[in-house]
Amino acid sequence: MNFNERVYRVVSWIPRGRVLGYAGVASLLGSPRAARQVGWALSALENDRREVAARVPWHRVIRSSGQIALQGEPGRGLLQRALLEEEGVLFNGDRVDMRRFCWDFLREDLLVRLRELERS
DNA sequence: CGAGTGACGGACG
DNA sequence: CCGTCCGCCACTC
Repeated sequence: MNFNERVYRVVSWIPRGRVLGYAGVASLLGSPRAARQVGWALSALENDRREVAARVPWHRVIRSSGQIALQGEPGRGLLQRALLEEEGVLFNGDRVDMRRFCWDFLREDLLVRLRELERS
C-alpha cells in the first residue's frame, strides 16, 4: 500500500463534524513531519477514481491554523467550507476553532478504554 | 540518481 | 496577530 492509499485510509477515519490538520494525518501514518505529502496526496484525489474519492472526506483535512487550504482557488475553497459547515463545523472569520472541532483521537481512545474498564 | 515540487508547520521578529 | 523563512519528505522526471 503506497503513501497516498494510507492517507486516504486515515482520512476516512475522521468523524463527521471534526477536522484534522495535515500534520495530524501524517502523525497517524507514523510520519509526523510529512504534512506536505499529505496535502500532495489529497490533491491527487481529483485525478483518482470516483469510487475512491467518494469515500474520502478530504474536506475534513485543513491547516493546523484552522484555515482551509487553497483559498486562492475560489471553487474548491468555498466547497470545502460549505461541506464543513453542513456538518456543523463553525468558522470564526476565515478559520475553524480548532479547540472545539479538531479531532482528538487520543482522548477518544482513552475514553473508550475507560468505559471498558468501568464495565468490567 | 539528483533536482524540483508542493492542499504544510513551527520558529522567529 | 501578522508575514517570512526554512526544514520536511514522497513523488516525478
